[in-house]
Amino acid sequence: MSLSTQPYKGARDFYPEDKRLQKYIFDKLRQVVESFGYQEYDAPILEPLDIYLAKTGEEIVNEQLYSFVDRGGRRVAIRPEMTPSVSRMVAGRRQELAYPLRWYSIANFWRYERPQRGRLREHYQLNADIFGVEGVAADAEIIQVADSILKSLGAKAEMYRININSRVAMIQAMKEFGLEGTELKAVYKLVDKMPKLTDEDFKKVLSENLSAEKATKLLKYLDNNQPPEKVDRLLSLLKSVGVTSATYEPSVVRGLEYYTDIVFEVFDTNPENARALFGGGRYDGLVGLFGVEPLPTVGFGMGDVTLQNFLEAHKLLPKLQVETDAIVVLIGDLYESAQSLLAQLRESGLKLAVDSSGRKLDAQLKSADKSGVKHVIFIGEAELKSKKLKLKNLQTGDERQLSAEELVKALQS
RNA sequence: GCGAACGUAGCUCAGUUGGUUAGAGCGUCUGCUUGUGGAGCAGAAAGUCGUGGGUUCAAAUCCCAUCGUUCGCCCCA
Repeated sequence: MSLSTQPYKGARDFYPEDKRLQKYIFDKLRQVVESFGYQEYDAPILEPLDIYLAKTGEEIVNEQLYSFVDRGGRRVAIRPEMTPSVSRMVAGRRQELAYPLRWYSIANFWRYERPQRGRLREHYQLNADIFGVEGVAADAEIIQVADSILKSLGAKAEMYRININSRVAMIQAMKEFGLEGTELKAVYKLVDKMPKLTDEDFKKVLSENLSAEKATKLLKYLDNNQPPEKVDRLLSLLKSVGVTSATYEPSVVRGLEYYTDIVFEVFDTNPENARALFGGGRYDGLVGLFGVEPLPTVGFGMGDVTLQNFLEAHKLLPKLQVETDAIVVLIGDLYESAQSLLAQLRESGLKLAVDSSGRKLDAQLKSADKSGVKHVIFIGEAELKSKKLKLKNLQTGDERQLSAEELVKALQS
């Protein structure tokens, strides 16, 4: 019985070509987020189970958490998201940190899911958060950052839509309709589902759960395109910084319980990938759970799986070159005598792999070609003597005799 | 957790109403001689037909279970 070569269900292997793509994407994320002054942090992949019990969605905790009891009897969970961890960290230094605090991380998370398109058991996520700003300017910045990321990856404004809502405004409206407590929670879920249902189906579901009077009022509220005041201010702020994809959408509520006011969700407008890409919002109550003075916070999380689906759907993924500059092909038994020359070239910044197989020249060339590396450097007796190396471009077939300095220049340009 | 489709060489797939030693293309490897790859020619390796049961004289083909993949639902990223 042989072992399987497949990775664990819902998890991915990153072969070099996959890792290259991931690196490309993560580098873009870092670049944008750092240009707004966010600082990178990280946290352990394991957390005490408790930090998820209070505010993470019920379903996530009960059915999707990877958890176990450690040898010391502690209940431990593999993190399903970053927000509780970062809240814990900020709370731990609540008094000493400088606000507004801008932090980000790119980390992996686990949820026990049934894998399908856009959703796996392990995914990577960018988290960016602002701590300590109550006003809507922080909400606007978070959305602006998300928008800038998409644009830096080549997306155009019409490729996605940013739907924004205010939970506070919504709850207030609901209360006016006489909706409270469990009924309110139920309505949340229904509203969240609205975009997936036809108007008729939605009305039907609504009437099953609410009195006719309440249902009518709710429908009217959801139909209203007039954003509440806070959303209105947010939208005009966004407009002023060039974010044109944002709109008011009263059906956006998001599943996580810790969101307290503004929530947003980014949708792909491509009909082939019509889905929520990622989202975020304000969660003013979470830091305070750790026994310190509460801290207003907004942030968002952007998952790599949905992001990559989005980029694929819009043909925004670049073809990436292998990192290695050249493969050195040795002609004859020169492995030792070539080393000092190779060391010199590497010191000048070249990324060089040596074919140390001792195979015939054509076999070495074939492998070099297959590896995807663009150049080959031939080193034989003649080259070592004359100190002129032969550089070959495998794509064009061009060959040039160059000194070490010229070679470095040629490969670095 | 629920529902559906699929699972044959490394990859993409073919395999007739169950019937001899299971096929193709691409890829891989070897050679076409000794300092030049991508093309060509010649040849080779490679599959207990996802796994385990069952039905049958006979199973890749039918049935059941299980694992995996994919797509929905739930939920969410």
